[in-house]
Amino acid sequence: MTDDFSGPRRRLTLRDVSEACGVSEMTVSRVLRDRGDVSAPTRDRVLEAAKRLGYVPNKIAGALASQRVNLVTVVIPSLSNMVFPEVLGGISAALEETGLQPVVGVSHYAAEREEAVLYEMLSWRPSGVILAGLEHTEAARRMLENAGIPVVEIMDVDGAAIDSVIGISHRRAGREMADAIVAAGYRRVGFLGSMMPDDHRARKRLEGFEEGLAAAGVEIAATEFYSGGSALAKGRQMTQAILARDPGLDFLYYSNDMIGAGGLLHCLEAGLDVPNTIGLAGFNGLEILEGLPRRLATMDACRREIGERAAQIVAGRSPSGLVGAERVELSPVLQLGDTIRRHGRD
Amino acid sequence: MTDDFSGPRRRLTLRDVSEACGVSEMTVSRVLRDRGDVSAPTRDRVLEAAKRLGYVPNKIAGALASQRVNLVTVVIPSLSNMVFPEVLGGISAALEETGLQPVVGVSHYAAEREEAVLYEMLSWRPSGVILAGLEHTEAARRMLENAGIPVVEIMDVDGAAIDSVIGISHRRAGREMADAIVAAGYRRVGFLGSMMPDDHRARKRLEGFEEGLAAAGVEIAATEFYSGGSALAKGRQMTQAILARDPGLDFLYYSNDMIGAGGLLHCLEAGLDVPNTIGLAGFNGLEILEGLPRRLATMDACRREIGERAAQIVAGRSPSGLVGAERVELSPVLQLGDTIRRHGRD
DNA sequence: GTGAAAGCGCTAACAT
DNA sequence: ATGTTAGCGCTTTCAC
Repeated sequence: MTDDFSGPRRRLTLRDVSEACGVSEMTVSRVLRDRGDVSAPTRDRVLEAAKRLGYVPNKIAGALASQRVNLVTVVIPSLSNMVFPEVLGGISAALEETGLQPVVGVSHYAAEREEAVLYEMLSWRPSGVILAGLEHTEAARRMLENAGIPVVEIMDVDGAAIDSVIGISHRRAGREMADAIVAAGYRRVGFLGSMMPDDHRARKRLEGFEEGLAAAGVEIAATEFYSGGSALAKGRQMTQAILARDPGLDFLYYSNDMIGAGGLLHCLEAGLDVPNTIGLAGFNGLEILEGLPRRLATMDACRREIGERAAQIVAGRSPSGLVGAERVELSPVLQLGDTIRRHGRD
Repeated sequence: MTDDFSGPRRRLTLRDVSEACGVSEMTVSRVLRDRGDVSAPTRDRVLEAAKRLGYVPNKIAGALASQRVNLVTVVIPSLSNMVFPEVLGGISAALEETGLQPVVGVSHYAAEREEAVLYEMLSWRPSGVILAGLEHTEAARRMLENAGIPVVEIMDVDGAAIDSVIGISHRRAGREMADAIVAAGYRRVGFLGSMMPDDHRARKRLEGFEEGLAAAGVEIAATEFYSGGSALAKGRQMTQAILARDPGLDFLYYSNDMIGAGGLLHCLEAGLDVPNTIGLAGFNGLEILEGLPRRLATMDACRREIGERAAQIVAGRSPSGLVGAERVELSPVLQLGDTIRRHGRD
């Protein structure tokens, strides 16, 4: 053997396949993309040669020539909050049969970071963008407006959209939870959440919640915030802390199910009578709640459906048949579970 | 106003910026990439024009011309198993300062799907590939070998690698857990896992576990498998089921922490004496364990470190200073927690 | 320090 | 049914 480096030094091109099977580059291209009429024998020869050589097409060149890119940019705040992987699941599923591929970027709940990620991703000229929330930097909004592609803002509908929106009203979600709590007769209500000034959806839920309480003349009696660490453990600690400070609380509203689950575990261990002495509720409808000792009251954020429908809009297959900007508000259903009592005090 | 459509109909090109500021395309390109010497005044004019127009460079053209792509392909089995988002976190963090960007694909634990995803992603000519596990289709292996870029297989070291590997030995992890269980005096051991023939790491842990037990003359007394649904709830149900079938079991080994957590909740509610009557262990070292009533015994899979180091290898910044293929086996530490008793029966 | 020409690997559009 | 030509928007290379 005279040459140990006889393997592919240079990545193969169409030309290599073309030469290997004696068919023009153009025809090879047609076969590989399954476009135009190619005779069966030619087609077979091309396919055989491409496979034998291990040819992988260069989408960069293809995209530049065709001005088409089968990529959909998805920008979400986080991957460790299970909510977003679930949205992604919906997006992937809906994109499956369309030939479009999601490409994910993460903003870590920071608008500046989101802008940077968007800039980076838009420079690959994707066919569409799906991003969480309605709050973006001015520059990001301009970029998206000028991109000339479908833009779908997801999860939240409380605000002005760039193009299409699909989500729920977190303000309403908070308000409805407050209504249910008041109706059940709870009066000394605590709120526990994460310390994330840029989690606009959590903020809106809190605002709606306060509105709802206010309508019944109730005010939040105590609050507790956390950052970092295991949400389940934090939920426990915060609950212990808030109850130590204010033992008179008869309801705890958590900004997400994970800390709510921690709170539930704490209350049960502390021997508190849930939901009679104290009621609890979270938000999201996370799967994990199903394995808990009691079903925590919650409100489903419709994550999967939001992902699916956003993808359909980008793919131009929205069931609505609309082509222009769509605006869809989903209505999350309150699930009382076992942690809100079923009748008021009266 | 005579023209409502005066906005950018066509995406801006270098030429547009060039014309807007009276500087050649070439110089504009230099400024935007921060390469080569450009006088300060020229640079400012270019930057100003680019910003004013809202120019976003076309990376497709750039990549084609320069033959360089700052993308790193990452293929993982799933996003809903929290393990993988954590690996991703490590990868992103390590790639942060390198100018490289991770692009994620999901295989759903199916080798065929992995092959398809790889083909799709390799056609964008990334600078490197990180993928989970050592088991791939023949075609996938060939593609990776021929790609001429760094390939890092992660999570598992039990098998033959294509290029670099970084992970733990799941076989060893299983064996060490078995040793600890036997040493603690448990003898009637049950195994509970997911029904995923293609989860090779879980399979290897089980094999190593059986080996370890066998060395002490112990055999697995009962098994229980699940698929789909909430892992926490499934863990509960499976535990109840396996104990109903075989009440004599004194230890339950779960293939992951989530079902283990469910099992723990079940045992505590059932009033079983953990860890004396029955011991429990999971696998992964998930954060969620911190909030549970007891600390479940587990073994950390070093997810974050694996991600970080894989990224360093791809970026050519491995602390080892090596340039060729690396092979790194991390050693997970057994954490007994509160669910394995501390001394044997003797 | 700046510009002009060539070409990256593919596909659209037009032959044949 | 197959081939030819031009060019996608950039960067490389070389000239000035």
